[in-house]
Amino acid sequence: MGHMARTPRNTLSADLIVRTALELMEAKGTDAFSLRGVAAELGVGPMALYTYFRNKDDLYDAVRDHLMGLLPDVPPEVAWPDQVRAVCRSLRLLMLQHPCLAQLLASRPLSGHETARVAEGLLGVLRSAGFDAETAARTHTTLFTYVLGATSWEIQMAAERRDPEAWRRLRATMESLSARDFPSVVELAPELARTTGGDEQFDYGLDLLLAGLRTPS
Amino acid sequence: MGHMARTPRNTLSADLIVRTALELMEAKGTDAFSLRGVAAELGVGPMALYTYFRNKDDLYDAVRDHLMGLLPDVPPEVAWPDQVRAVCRSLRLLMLQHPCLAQLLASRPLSGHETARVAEGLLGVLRSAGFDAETAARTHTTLFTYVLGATSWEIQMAAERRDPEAWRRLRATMESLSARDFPSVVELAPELARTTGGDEQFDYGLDLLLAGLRTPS
DNA sequence: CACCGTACTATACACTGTACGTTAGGAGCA
DNA sequence: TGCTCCTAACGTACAGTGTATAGTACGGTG
Repeated sequence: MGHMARTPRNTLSADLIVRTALELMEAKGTDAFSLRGVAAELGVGPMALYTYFRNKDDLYDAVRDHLMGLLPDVPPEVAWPDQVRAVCRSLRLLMLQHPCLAQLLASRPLSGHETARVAEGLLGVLRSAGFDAETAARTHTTLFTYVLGATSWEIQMAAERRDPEAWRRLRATMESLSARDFPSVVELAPELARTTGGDEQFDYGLDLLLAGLRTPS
Repeated sequence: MGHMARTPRNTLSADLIVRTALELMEAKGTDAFSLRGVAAELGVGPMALYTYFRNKDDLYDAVRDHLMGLLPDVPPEVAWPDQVRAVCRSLRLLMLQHPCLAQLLASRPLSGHETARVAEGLLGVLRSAGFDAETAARTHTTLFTYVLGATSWEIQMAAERRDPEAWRRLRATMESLSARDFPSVVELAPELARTTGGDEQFDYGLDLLLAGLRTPS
């Protein structure tokens, strides 16, 4: 072997690209993510990525499915409400650990095997618990959208608090509200700030949902 | 009047820009929206908008607050669970009517007087019903995030169904799942498709939440 | 009338996703 | 060994984005 080939081949792979994309999203924020950034990080031209992905959205889907693959399986040998709790909590934790997942779930349709695996887990729990097909489907959608909404909101508020400019503007808006026109908002401002996010807030809503579910048969 | 002034002044206003931006978002989709598009629609240079808004996000906030202003007040003289239902339903309907609102609520922090007005309505209902400060705040956040998550999902799935390419890919993914590995997903596919969105699905989750709420005192 | 602030324009920059056409490395076969 | 083909990666280019900066002309006020 005389000298290194200038353009080595087969150094890229879909998986390597996905992992690099994920790193960049978490390092620079989902918004600042770009295909050119990924390509540069890999020491490659922007168009090289198109060998593995049809477009940016296609890469987004792959990253989302990759993240969904990190979700643990449903714990067996536990009462079904606790199984439901475990699934919802681990999805929330994964979203908190990888904030980009919130945007990826909210802005793109579900697809991919890992995503289906997660749905399978929750649906299986509900079916085993004795819920009929329609109730299981409705409950699955309800739980999923609750986790999605609650955790997306939690992530956004946390980001808010980290940005001093945004935080200052929020406080300013708050203080511009007269106690006459907005008595409850003004009175409950400390509680609202305190109950934004956190395990207790998430579990509060989750338990509200579970309390409405009655074991069938 | 000799000839028309080439650059008439004071034809713009923050409100006019907001309404034009809203029109464009709904006509061409939230993603295709651009400041240059709004400026062109108004027959004005792109930089003219910066007289009224500090940047694109600032305009987004204004559009969001404008839309929130369309929400009706809480119906008085009704039992509080029905008041809660009314608030949640009208927020969902507004989001369905203006799909961009879903993205505006999910990607930007809350601010603005109209947004505060909506929070005031729901918080007031909960306080009047007798809930203590912390429970009212927690419940408010839970309800808001549920509506946000459920309706965002509903809107996205509806858009999905309208895009034939995306719809084909979803069906393909579905059919690639073996009934051995994904028994519940395969079995419940029709129910999942049928229960995605719609008034019944939304009310199902909302009633689940309300069922967990007990009237205090 | 002169002045000045402000509403708007013009130009420019850095950056995006990606369509198109080209090149070069490796594999299979004569 | 030499030829051919496939394809991974390249380079160039385009239309588009948000917005920083500097300039210009109008309207109201002295």
